[in-house]
This record gives sequence, structure tokens and C-alpha cells, in this order.
Amino acid sequence: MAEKYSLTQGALGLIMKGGTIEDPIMQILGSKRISSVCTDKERFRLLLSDGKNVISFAMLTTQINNRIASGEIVDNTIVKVKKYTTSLINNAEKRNKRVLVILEMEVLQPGEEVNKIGNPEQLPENEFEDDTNSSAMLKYSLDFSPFSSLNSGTKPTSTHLNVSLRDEGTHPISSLSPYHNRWIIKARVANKSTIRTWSNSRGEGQLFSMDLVDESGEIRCTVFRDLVDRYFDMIEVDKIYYISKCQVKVSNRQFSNLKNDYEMTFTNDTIVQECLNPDMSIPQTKYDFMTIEKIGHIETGTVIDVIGICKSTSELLIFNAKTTGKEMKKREVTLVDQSNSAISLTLWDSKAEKFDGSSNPVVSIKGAKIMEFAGGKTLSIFPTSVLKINPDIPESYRIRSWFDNGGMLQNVTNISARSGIGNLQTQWLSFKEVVDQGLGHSEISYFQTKATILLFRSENFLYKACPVEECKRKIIDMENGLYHCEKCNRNYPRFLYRLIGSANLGDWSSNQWVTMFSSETEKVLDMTSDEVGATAETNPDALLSFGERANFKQFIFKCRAKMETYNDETRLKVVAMKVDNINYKEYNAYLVSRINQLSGEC
DNA sequence: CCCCCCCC
Repeated sequence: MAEKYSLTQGALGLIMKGGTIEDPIMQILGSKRISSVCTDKERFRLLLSDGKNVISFAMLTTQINNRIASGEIVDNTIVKVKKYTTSLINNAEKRNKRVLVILEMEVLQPGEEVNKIGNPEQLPENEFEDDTNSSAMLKYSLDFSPFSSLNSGTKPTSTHLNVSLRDEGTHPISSLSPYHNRWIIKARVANKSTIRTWSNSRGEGQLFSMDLVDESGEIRCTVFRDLVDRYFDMIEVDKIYYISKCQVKVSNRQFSNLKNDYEMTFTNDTIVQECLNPDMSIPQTKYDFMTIEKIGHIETGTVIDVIGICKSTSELLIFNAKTTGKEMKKREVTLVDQSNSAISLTLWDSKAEKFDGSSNPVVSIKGAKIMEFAGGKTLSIFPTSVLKINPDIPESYRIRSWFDNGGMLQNVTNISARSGIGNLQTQWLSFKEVVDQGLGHSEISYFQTKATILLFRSENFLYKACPVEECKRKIIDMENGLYHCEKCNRNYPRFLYRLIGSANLGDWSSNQWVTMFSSETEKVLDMTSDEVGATAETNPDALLSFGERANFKQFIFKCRAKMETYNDETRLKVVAMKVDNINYKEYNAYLVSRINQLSGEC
């Protein structure tokens, strides 16, 4: 039970007076969970000792909450405090109380191995009261400095103030909350949106938003209405500003990709001033990258950061939206990463037009939204998302190196694949059960069954398709060497032969008409679509007997069921998404488990 | 006070 480290005695007294000391070694004597009224986010308050003094006003920045929540840090743990800042808070009982906010720390010796060291005394209150030098400077800068003369109604200027004075009183972004409003942050504008207008039942107006970052964290900040005119041109991306007197409120997590429970809004009292001293310690953009593999397991609608290599792109697709008739341009970008997974990123309009994936660039996105289509996950971006090509960050070089050293040849799992099936959990249902249970009425449903092809329809199962991978629609032969795709609204010099099979399947319970796409039709005919196309060109009549190639074959059919209305008639539409040869070992295991179930054994 | 990301 002996300590291997000596504590940095007197460090707390110095720090709480506004001084700095590098990597002080301290002991955590206790920790307390503080729950916030406003959010479900917790905070931890620490009893912190330097061997000589102890303070109970140390907090963890929420980003490292898990260090305590995980049980890594127990009482008596000795830590090296690698990054910290102090912050003044106001509340009803105490005015301008100074707290220590720990941004980063390293465990030197676990609490289980040591006892409380020494007999530290409470750091006297007046050691960190308002009348000490650094706090006084903050008060000065807020109330009397030229800074505060830039008050409401006054056009902001770029008057350069004494920066050292300012930095003394600066608060970390992670310490902001709705409970105190006497703060100044020094933050970099990592991202600025364009001006947007809105009009709804609550009124109309204009706004822009920006992402502010400092060493401790990040926060979204929105500027509304007439303040837009005042600030939009003044605030530039990547510049650093001192900002104070904003409204801080709880952020709606659903719409924010930033790691902060709060967001802020400019008010008429807001003060903004550019910091002319470049401060490289303030990061450009904070990323929390999620692997593509992981995205496959995350709820649709979640906003995440992602980095990947552009492995391929679609052509620019131009089409008219079905509902609005509006012309739309999009491009699908396939991203891959070290998790050997791929995902489709949908780009729209000018971003779609401009994107060039020919050199397999690294693409990073801050704030991409996980979407879902036909059972596959895709990514979309907002106007406020930050998309960067070949960003200058370590992750970018790491993924580049992976791709260039074999990653490009890896087989990847495409989590955008349109199926929702193919996994082991697909339920076994007979065709009769599918009808009896009303599958596909309220939502798309998936099932699998072992069935026999009773009748493969030999008419019209071959067509000339749009060469665009994501389109595959039937094209019109213009008889002049060009082929027109109505969906893409474009002419192409070539086409692809594709198959669309239609067959009546029978299982033990009933029978059902299903359709199947090209790859699965190829399986049941045991021919490629190009081979079928070649037959059509040389001996079209031969196609009429092609049903014989499929009839009476048995497969496991993994199907999608959905009710569809056509000509006022609603009926069940079943697509055999995947046609697999029967794996008798697996299928028999399933039958045995069913028999056991039915006979009441388990 | 916005909070929308379209299409198959």
C-alpha cells in the first residue's frame, strides 16, 4: 500500500490563483456524480488533493466522464493532470467561484494500491475568490474594458485588445451551461453555414449557424434574423474569436452532430471580437469517427462523423422527383474503410456535380446522417455537415496507407446493400403463413422458405437495361446507336442485358408468384444475362423454352413481401431477393428444431 | 426562432 509518486504540493494553491504548473501530480480522494436538471448528461465533481491542500471544486470535462463511470478511477487514485483549465461560475450562493476543470489526465497508480496521502487541508476560500488577480481581470474585461463598450446596437469592430489579459479570463467551451452567463470563450469557427431562410407557422426569418471549437470541446452557435446582417460577413471560418454573452440552451440532440449537450444563440448583447494572435492549440475540427462496420449497427437517423476512401462513384444522375416533379441531381459515392465495409454516401446538386472520385480520395464528413433504404444503410449530408477531400489529419494518412497497401483489393461488406435479408435471423414462413399473417400490409417484411419452381415464365424475362449501376431501368433503343434511359433522362452509347424473372413457387403449404432480379434469375437459369442476351440475338425463339431450365428446381428463397396497389387492385407482391442452393445440413437442423418445438420439447 | 437532405 505504498505510493510510488509524490504529489505536487502547493499546485492547487497556484492553479486556483490563476497560475499554471505543468503536469501536476494529484490524488483523487473522492468523486460525486452531479446530475443535471436540464439534460440526462451527468457530470463528476472531484475531491482533489495535492498533498498540501484539497479542493472540492474540481470537475471532469464531460468528454472524459467515462474514466470514472467505467470504474477506472476509484478513490485514492494518483493521477497526472495533463490538461486543465479554471473557470468562474456564478450561482445563488457563491459569486464568481473558481472551479478546476480537468480536460485530460493519466492514472499513475490505481487507488486500490494506495491510501490517502498526507493530511491535506481545505484550500482557503479567499485563495480563489473574486479579488484575486486573474478573476479581477475577467471582471474588468467584461464590465469596463473596451470589449463591453461594444454593446447592443453598436457595430462590432476588430479592436485588438490585450490578449494576455483576455486569455486569463477565458472559459473552456465544455464549462458553458445555461446556469451562468458571465463567461468569455476563445474559440475557432470550425464551420459556418450559408444564410438560410425559413417560413413556418411560427413566423419567418433568416439564420446561419457555426460550429465553435476550443481545446475543451465544441458547441453549435446560431445567429437569427437581423443579427445575421450584423455578423455573417464579419465571422470567417477558421478564425479565432472571443465571444461572450450568448444565450446557452439545451441542444436538441436529434439535430446536432456536436459533442455538447448545449448550444448557443447570439443575442443583442452578444460580444464578438477577433483574436488576432494565432493560437495553434485550438483545434480546427473535432472528429469522432465511426467505422463503417459500426454504422451498420447504429440506429437510422443518427448523426455521426465518418472517414473513408472513395472506392467508386456513380455517374451524375439527373431525374425528376416523383412527388414534386422537381429536377434532382445526385451522385452515389461508395466509401470503404479498414473495417472492410462499404457504405453509399448520397451527394446532391452542386456537391454531386463537383465530386470527382477518380483518384480514390479520402473523404471525411463531420455530421453525416445515417439513412436507410430497402434494408441497407446509406449516408446523407446536411448543408451544415463538413465534407473534406483528403483532409490533413492523421486518420486520413492512416486510411490512405491501408488502401494503398492492400485495402483496395479487400472484399468488403456493403452495408448499403438493399436487402435487409441474408442474415441468419430471416424468419422461416410458409407461403400460406405469409398470407394468413397479412405480411407486408403495414410494412415491408422479409421471410424465407424452401420451395420448388413450378412454372418459370418464359416471356419477357430479358431486357436491355440502363448501364448505370444504380439505375438498371429498361432503356429505349433509339435505333441510332444510342439508348435512352427515361429515369436518368439521358442517352447512353451502350446498354446492359439484364434479367427479370417471374415464377410460380410452391412450398408445402401453398404457392405464390414471385419476381426476382437479374443475379437471382441467373442462378435459377444457370446462365449469365450476357449469355441469355446472346441467345436472344442469334435464336430468339429458343428463349421460349428457357422455363424448362428452371422448372422443378428447388432452392431456399429469401423473400421480401409488401402489399402493392396497381390499377385499384391491392395485392401481395413478393420478390425473391436471394435464391440459395439448399444447404441440407442447415435446413435439416431447422426442421429438427421445428419438430422439437411442435412436440413440446426444447 | 432552425431542425430540411430529397430519388430508388
